Amino acid sequence: MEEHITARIPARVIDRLPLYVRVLSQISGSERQVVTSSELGDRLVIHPAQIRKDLSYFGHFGRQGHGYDARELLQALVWVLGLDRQWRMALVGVGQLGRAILGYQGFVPEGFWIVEAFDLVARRVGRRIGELTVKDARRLEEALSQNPVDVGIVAVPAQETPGVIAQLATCGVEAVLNYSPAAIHAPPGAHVRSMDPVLVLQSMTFLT
Amino acid sequence: MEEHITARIPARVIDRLPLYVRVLSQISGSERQVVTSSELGDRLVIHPAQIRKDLSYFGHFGRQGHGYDARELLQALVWVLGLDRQWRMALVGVGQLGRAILGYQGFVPEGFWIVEAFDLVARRVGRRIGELTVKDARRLEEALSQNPVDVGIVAVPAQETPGVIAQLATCGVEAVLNYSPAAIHAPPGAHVRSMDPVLVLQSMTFLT
DNA sequence: ATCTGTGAAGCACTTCACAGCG
DNA sequence: CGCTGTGAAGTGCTTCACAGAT
Repeated sequence: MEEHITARIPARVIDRLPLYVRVLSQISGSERQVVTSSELGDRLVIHPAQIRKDLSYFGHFGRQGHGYDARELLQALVWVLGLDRQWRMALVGVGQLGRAILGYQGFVPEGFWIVEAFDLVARRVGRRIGELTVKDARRLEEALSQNPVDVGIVAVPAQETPGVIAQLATCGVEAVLNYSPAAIHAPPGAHVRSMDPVLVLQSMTFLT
Repeated sequence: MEEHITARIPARVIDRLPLYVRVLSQISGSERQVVTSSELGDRLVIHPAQIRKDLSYFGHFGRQGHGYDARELLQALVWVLGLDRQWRMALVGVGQLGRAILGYQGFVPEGFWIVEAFDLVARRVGRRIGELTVKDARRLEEALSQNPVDVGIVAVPAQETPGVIAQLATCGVEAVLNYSPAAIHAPPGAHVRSMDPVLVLQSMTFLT
């Protein structure tokens, strides 16, 4: 478990690590203790050499002629990705989409908690949704200085999105998950990743 | 507007075309008629040469020293991507996530219609949601032969996902949008694209 | 003068192939 | 003998740079 990650790590490598974490937790839940790059590759449809090279950026986790200890490798990757802690998130936009995000069951088991909810629409401010009370997005800065978060989730209309992301950046939120159909200029130092099902469908239609 | 798309087109190019469509429809809605690759590039944070090369795979849409006619280019790309028709979709899985997908307002304006809904859980079969009656996923093949679709949307638990995708493939559904947190072996000839917010969050945590 | 279209160069990611080690 | 770790080769995508058109 190297503290010094020396070389620049390709973005694609980082994107694959969570996949490795996912299959390793399945495997280490079972009795199987040792796993090879080929087995992982079969499960994920990734070339085994790719997996070995990806892992080599972070340390020497395997035993030659043997494979990887599933639990040990899992722990190492969890540590690398910072998944051994809770991540606090703020949702901006509690329209239909935002409420579905609030209700999504997949975040909490992975350590991602929505701890604040905001909206720009006056009618929605003050409403209780589950454990949260919706706050005025114009006071986002104030609220997040009291109760800081690591991640912003944006579910506002496209035209509002750049402003909301800028506001989040001002509050020191460096990671944003954007659900709105807006092209994004990520502010310097911030990471914005967008989830847009329509874009995905529109590119699949070409292939069909 | 070339009918013959000769060269193999990089997947990344296809993924960018919907972005071009989106900004072009914004632009051609306004009075601006001419647009340059630099203007498009500024809006999307894409290098202008990238845009020109992407477009060159499909034809000669620009005028040298001038730029592109926004409306003309939009039409061409809409035609290339097949967005000038309706796409019929079947949703499999009407749990909390599936119901949110059914309620999502973003599909219909872009020509994507959910025309069938299925579930594996007996308790949910027969329920009416909006215009649709949930059908038994075990009879998917039967229902889709009556009422064929172009796209499948999968929102079932991870363990069910491979089976559902295989079933859809049997019914001739070549494009699948998968919302479940499952690693997918796309059946030969089928295109599966996954939307998994947790994977995105987990890779952003490395950067933070 | 300006902006397109495109070979060629550059860069980044993937896969090969094999030395090294258990 | 089997599987890892990794330079080197291969592949594919992006950007440059400039001829060509208006």
